[in-house]
Amino acid sequence: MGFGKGCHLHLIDGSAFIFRAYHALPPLTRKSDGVPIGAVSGFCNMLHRYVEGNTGPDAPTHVAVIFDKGSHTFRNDMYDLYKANREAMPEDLRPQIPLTRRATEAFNVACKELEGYEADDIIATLSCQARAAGGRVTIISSDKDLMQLVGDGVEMLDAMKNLRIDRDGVFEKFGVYPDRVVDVQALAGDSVDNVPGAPGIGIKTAALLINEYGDLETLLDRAEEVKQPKRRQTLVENRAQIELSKRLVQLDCETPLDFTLDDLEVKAPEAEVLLGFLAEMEFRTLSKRISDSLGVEAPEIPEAPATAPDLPDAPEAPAIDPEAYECVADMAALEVWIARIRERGYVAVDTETTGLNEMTADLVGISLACEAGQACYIPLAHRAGDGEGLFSDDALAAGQLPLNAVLDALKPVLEDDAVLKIGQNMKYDAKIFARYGVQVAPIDDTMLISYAQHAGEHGHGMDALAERYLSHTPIPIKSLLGSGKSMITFDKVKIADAVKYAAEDADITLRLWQVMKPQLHLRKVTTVYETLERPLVPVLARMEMAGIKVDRNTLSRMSNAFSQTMARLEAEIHELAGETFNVGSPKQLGEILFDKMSLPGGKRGKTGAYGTGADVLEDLATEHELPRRILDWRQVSKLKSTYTDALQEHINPETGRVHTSYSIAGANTGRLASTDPNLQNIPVRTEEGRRIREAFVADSGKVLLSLDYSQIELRILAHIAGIEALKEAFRDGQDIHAATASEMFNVPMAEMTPDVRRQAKAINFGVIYGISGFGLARNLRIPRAEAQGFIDRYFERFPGIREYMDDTVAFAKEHGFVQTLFGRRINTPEINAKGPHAGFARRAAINAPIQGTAADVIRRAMIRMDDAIAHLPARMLLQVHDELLFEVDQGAEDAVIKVAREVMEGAADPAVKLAVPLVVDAGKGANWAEAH
DNA sequence: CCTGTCACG
DNA sequence: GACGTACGTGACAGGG
Repeated sequence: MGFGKGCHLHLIDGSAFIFRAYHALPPLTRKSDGVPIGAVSGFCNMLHRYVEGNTGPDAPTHVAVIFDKGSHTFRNDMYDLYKANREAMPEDLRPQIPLTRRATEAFNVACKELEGYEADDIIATLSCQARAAGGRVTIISSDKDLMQLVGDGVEMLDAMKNLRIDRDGVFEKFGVYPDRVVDVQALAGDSVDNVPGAPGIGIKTAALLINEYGDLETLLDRAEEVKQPKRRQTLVENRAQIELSKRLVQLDCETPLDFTLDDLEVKAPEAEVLLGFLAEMEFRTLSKRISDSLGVEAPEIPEAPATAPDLPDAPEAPAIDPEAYECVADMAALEVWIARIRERGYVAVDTETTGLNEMTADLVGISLACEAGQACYIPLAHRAGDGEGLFSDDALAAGQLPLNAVLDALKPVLEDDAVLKIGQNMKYDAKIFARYGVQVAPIDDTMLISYAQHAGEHGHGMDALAERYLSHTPIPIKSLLGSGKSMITFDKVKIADAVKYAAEDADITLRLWQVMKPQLHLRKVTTVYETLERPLVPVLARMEMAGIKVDRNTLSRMSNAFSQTMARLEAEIHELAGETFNVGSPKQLGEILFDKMSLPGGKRGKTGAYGTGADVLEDLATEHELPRRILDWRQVSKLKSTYTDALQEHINPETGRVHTSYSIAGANTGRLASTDPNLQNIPVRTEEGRRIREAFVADSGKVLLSLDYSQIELRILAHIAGIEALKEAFRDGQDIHAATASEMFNVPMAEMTPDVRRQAKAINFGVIYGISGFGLARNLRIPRAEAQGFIDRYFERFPGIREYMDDTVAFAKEHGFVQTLFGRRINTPEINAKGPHAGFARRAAINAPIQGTAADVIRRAMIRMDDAIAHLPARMLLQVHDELLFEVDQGAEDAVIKVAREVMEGAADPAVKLAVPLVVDAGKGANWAEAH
């Protein structure tokens, strides 16, 4: 039947259905394999209830479920911040999206989407077409953005409240009829979609204005006539922004569709298809209900043995047996594995390579597992050997599939949204695959699953996890590669040995996932894992692969200069000491200073050696010339060995750039750690050290941007501990250390001296670290009693601090962990210990929520940043705890700063409403020294 | 492999 | 009552 007069079209907002289903249900997983399935279940129930209810005169003749597709739409081209403050889709929802499409098809309902358009636009276009053809339309959604479509036979239905919305319903909501809804929305804006609107004008005022002037254009043209000065001003000043807002909320009725209304005719579901799908999802109740109403036999859904139990007990799994693993050596066997994976919907993956550096290591083999005890290894690049340890340079060992053929076959699975790829430290494998043209997604990571639950309790490496959660000791890599000088690379391992080791890794990863993933929700860290851990993997992978350009000549010139300085200082030191010795040896130095020269203050540490740290030498510098020379020598030596020399070794010969690696699960507080090389401790505090940063340069035609949070930890402390005076100072944009000093010492801000401010600054930091009189005294080099006096006064003036400290420690003692504002859990197993450990654990517990919350904030910013700057010629290169470094095309600096700053300053929203503003400072330059 | 030292936030 | 203490990291050199 063609669509025309007398026809009734139902348009269902698919995304709304999915999100409602997702949030309405607990995180259910499919019994047989643990795949997340809650949203699909809810979706099917809602769809079923909808179909059942379609009887009588209002029943539709045509129906479609409309989905969003892709996160980038034409609205982002108009306004790059459109929907920028949206929370990222929960990672356990993502793999369910394709399943909801299949569910719709299983119900024999048309399922439509269009790349680059929102569902709302498709709904608008279809509504217009249906209206033009003389038919009726019901839009099943409660989204107010769709209300502009109501009227002339188009109505909305809020399925949840079973409430029909017609022209009068729209008037109730917006104070205007549907044809003026966009005008009101343009003025009022929308915080959910990040439509700016006119500041200070809400729906009420907007409707008032529109009704008075007729429409938005007239209002804006005659804005000068508006009586209220505030409103007049905001209308005049924000005209462009209001007009942009209107374009953003205006739905597109001309969406290019590749189907017609006739294609949407209502069809009865085919029992076999629908029940088959429900059986596959293991929805027993719904399957029974539907087969009853269709009058057919319900299919038997076998009660699968739970391999992914919801209980913390280890699953019944076969013993780990490396002899049982399969070596995949022909394409037919590979195809069998691919079919298995597709059937399962998930697979544990592990790569073997020639080294630990993902940027230079070559792929040697891939292992897979999708059921405990069943794993395979696909050798790809093992070298032919003579059996005596000699290897051919180019000949491959027999019995291996061609690498390209294997990657071509695996790529569709590894990139399939509906197949979850599980790994241990997936960032490593994802980067390796990326270098071979495969973008692995979506992923789960057992290392991060462990980290979210057990940070502070134990390590998260595979060996430690296997030991603890599977009571199994994996084959040590050393047994294959050896160690030290005679160590070999994995491509020289015999294939038979490699199969056992590599397949075991995949098997163990899969088993760990089965045991640990369901425990995330028991420890209430599912959201932490889904929003702060898992989505960070692709972000960091991209940053690491981008790397940063480092100028070798600059470094090498500095190295030479440092060599000369060191030689000169060394000669002076030997002269002053009266003998030659190894200046770099603290042991020899201690003996010279305290035994031979009998300088005061020699204290032996627990190993019996004298301490010669910078603080000790600093105190001695008044006594003798030698300690100052040593300090100078050490500074130069450090800069040379750790930076100007070592950094050159890290320049990748192919890219000319330095590629660090971030460990996500390294620091207990949620901070990242940078290794190989560590780019989070490049000197900045001294003038000489800062010059190292001149070697970190922008590529030609580009500029480096540095954006850093100002005082983020103190701001978070002010919020968490609820310190009114601090909060106020931050809200007023005051110099926080000066403000603290003023409050503590009763000095007016105008009369503040640098020294008083410096002391207040030390106390502020001390508080964050779990202050002690001793520590503060040492830091400020003042008597301990005086330091304690400062602390007492601080607590007196800011009483919330003491309360926060006591509450935090009490919480830790009771629960064994502390938490950040975003729910990150940092375990404190030592908190109830006796002895010297106790103090450390206490201070760490006080510091962790503050440092950890700051770490969460910047993680959130980084995760959102990729999308936010996707349309700008910019990429994120480095993170240094409170700083993000970007490389951007010349000319785009200001645009990127604007967007990136907005993302960073708003990173806590909407999950946490901070009582203090987050402020981001920005700089730019040809190198890192200039940008910072 | 451990310890001391020092670079960063 | 004494003891030892600022929080979180990683890299390098020396020395067993």
